[in-house]
Amino acid sequence: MDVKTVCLGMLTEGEASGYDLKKEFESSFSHFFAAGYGSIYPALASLAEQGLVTCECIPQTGKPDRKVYRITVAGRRFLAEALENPSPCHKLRSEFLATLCFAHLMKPEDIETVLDNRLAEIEEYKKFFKDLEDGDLQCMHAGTKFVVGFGKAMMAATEAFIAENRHTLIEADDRKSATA
Amino acid sequence: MDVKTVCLGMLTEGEASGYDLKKEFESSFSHFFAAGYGSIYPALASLAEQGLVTCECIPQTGKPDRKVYRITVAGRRFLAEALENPSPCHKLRSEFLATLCFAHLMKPEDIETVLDNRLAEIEEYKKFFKDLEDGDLQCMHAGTKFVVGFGKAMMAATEAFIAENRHTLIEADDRKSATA
DNA sequence: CGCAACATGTAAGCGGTTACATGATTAC
DNA sequence: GTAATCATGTAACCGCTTACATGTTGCG
Repeated sequence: MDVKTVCLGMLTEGEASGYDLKKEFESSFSHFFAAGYGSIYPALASLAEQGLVTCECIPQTGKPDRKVYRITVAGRRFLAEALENPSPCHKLRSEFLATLCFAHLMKPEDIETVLDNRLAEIEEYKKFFKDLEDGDLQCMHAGTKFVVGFGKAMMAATEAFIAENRHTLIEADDRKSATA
Repeated sequence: MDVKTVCLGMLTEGEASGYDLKKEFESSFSHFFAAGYGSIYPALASLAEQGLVTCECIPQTGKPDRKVYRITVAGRRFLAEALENPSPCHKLRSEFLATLCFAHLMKPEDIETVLDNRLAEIEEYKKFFKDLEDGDLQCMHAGTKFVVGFGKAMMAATEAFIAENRHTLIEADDRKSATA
């Protein structure tokens, strides 16, 4: 499941341009699947070449032609097969956690900053999820609702964990040497 | 914070070979930072070239020389600076969630399989965290404990969320057409 | 007046994954 | 006997990120 396949999936909701898909990546997908123009545009070109989508060029004045993509029957078939993967991966890459592994080498105020910045990011996500749900809850698919709910649950769990455990990083005996 | 920096951090715990570090990546780091030999060996070579670690070759019979790396003073300085990043990133890449976004295009039994496989992976992580804690809780740094606790909290939250919400994916009205 | 939104794309580069190459020892 | 553990490394590849290139319209 790469950027190409996700684009294909998004196109099952209706026609869209690369620009439109980027916005989709920035909204409901932002917390678990990032993609920039540099991935999206080549992905769409490649999908078109494989016949999985069609492309209609709509001339515009002043702007580059708007290219509207639509999924084809072959595209739906391809997507269905991709969705049959029984164990799609779920991978975290966290420099945040890696940093905290070495908290005993950090200044206490730096630890606090790292923690507070993470909490601030979570706060933004929470707002953002709220907006999503306020917006078009009823027109969201069950899958999208599930995924947004999942994001909310993770953010809540993270917040709670940090609140309950941040003191262990600051008060730790192992800051200079084992005092045990 | 790339593989190189994490290796450097691991070496603050004492000397180690690339092989040793790989085991470390597979244990306490496995749930948030993956690295294979193809990343680790070049990383160590590069660190040595920069003078951030020293390398001692220990000849062995039958096996390639064991190369033992130790962090240098310059290495500690470099690491300290890297740890000053106030907003280390925390990025999820989930084909699991991407797949479920398109649950309405999947067969119910395939949805169940995807969910059950994820739960099985979580079960493994939980066992694995338990082993970690049983093993050497008292010799673990506060940071490592925090990070393992974080992993446990995420796994628990994920399990609970799936248990409470899986039915919404199967029973959804939007499977064929909106029945609303 | 300036910034944000609209709109597409390329090219270089980077970091990481995967596969390959080698081979002894030890435990089941 | 055969699988796992020990032990290191290279090379090709792949996907994604970042920076660059271009230009209008409309809002505050």
